Amino acid sequence: MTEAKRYHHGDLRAALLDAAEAELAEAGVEGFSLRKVARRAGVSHAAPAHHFRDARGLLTALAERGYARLVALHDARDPGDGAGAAERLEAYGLAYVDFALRHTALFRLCFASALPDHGDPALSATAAAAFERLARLVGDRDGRPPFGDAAAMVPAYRAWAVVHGMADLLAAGRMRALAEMPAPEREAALRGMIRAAA
Amino acid sequence: MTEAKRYHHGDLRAALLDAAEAELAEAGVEGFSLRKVARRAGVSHAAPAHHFRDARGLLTALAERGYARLVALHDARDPGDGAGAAERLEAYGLAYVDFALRHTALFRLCFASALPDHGDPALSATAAAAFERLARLVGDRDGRPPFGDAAAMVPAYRAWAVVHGMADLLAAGRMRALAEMPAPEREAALRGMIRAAA
DNA sequence: GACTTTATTTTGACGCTGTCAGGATCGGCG
DNA sequence: CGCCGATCCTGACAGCGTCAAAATAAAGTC
Repeated sequence: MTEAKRYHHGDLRAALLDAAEAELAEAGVEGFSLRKVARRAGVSHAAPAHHFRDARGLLTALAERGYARLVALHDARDPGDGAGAAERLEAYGLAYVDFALRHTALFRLCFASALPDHGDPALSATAAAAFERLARLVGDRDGRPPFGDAAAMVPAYRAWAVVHGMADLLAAGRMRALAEMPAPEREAALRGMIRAAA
Repeated sequence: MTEAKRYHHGDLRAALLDAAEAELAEAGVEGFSLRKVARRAGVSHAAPAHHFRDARGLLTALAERGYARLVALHDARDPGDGAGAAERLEAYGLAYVDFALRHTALFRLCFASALPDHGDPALSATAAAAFERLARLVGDRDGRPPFGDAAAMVPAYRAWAVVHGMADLLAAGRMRALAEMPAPEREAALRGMIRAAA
C-alpha cells in the first residue's frame, strides 16, 4: 500500500484538512485542537505550521471547504433549470438545513466562529458565492435583480435569514417538535416555511 | 469604598459573573479564559471553582444571564397590551437583533456554543421562557394556540427562524448592506421583514 | 555522481490554559 | 474561647498553540 511511513508525506496539506474536518466533527469547534489533528494525520505537532501558518490558517481553509459542502448539497437537490425559481429556492433551503444538521461543527465554523479569518480573500469569495446563489434564485423568482442598492437586497436577505435561522436553531436542538417529525413530514414543513416566509 | 481587599469577598459569585460577562464581550467565546476572569475579579485562579464547579458551570450561569438580557431588551421595547400582537412581535424581533448586536459573544454563547450545559434545568427553563414569550405573541396574532402538536408550533418556529436568522447573520457581519443603513431605515427594513415573513 | 540549495518535517522549549489536591484564612456558632 | 465549615490561595499536572533550531528528504547545478 505504499504506506511505508515516509518522511515526506506527499500531500500532507490535504491529509491535514481531512483530519481537521474529521476532528472538528468529533470534537466540535470548541474542542478542536491542532495537536490532535496532527496526531490524527500521523505527523508531529508542528508539521501543520508549514502548510497553514497557524491554527487560524487551517481553520480558514477548512471553512472554505465548508461552503463548498453547502454548495455541493444544493447541487445534489437542485431540480435544475426546468423547475421554477421558487422550487429551486426551496431546494437551497433544504440543502442549507442538511448542511447544518450533517456538518454541524463545520456550519458553526463558517457562520458563528471568529477563529477563521473571514477577511481572507479566498474564504470571503467562496462565502459570497454561496450567498449569491441564493440571491439569484430570489431574484429570478421575483423577476427583480437581487443586487444593487441596499433596498434591492432586502428580499434576498429575508430569504437567507429564514433559511439560516431554521438551520441554526435546528442544529442547536432548539426546535425539538420539528426535529422529531418523520423526515418526509419535516421536509414538507420546512418547504412550507420557506414558501411562506422567504 | 470599603474596598480594603478582604479575604472573603462578600459576593464573589456575582462579581465573577460580571467579570465573565465583561471578559466574554472583549475576548469572545473562543478567547474566553477562566483565569483571566479570575484576574479581572482580583482573585486567585482557582477561586471560581468553589462557586461554579468549573468553566462549564460559569458559562452555564452566564448563558442564563444572556436570556435575561434578551427578555429585558424586549421589555424595554414592548409597546404593551394596548398595541396589537403583530406590533409587539416586531418589537420582540428588534430586541432580539439588539441583543445579538450589542452582546454578540453572549448571544453566541446562548445559541451557538456547546460550552454551557444546555441540559441544566435553570438554563433550559430560562431559554424556554424566552421562546414562549415569542410563541405567545405569534399565537395572539394568529388567534390560534402556539403550542400543542408539532404542526401547531410551526408558525412560532417560523417567526423564531426569521428573527434569529436576521440577528445571527447581522451579528456575523454577513448583511453589510443592511447593517450600514442609517438606524431608522434599518429598523424599518427589519420591521418589514418581520411583518412579511414572521 | 557530488554538492548545494530548498522544501518539508521533527524536536524541544516557552507561556498559557483548566483542573485537582492540600493548605491557609475567615465568619459564625457552640 | 475553640472549633468548624465556608471561602480563598498555592502549587502541581497535563494539554494547548507557537516559535526556534535541528534533521531529513528532494530538487537543482555543475
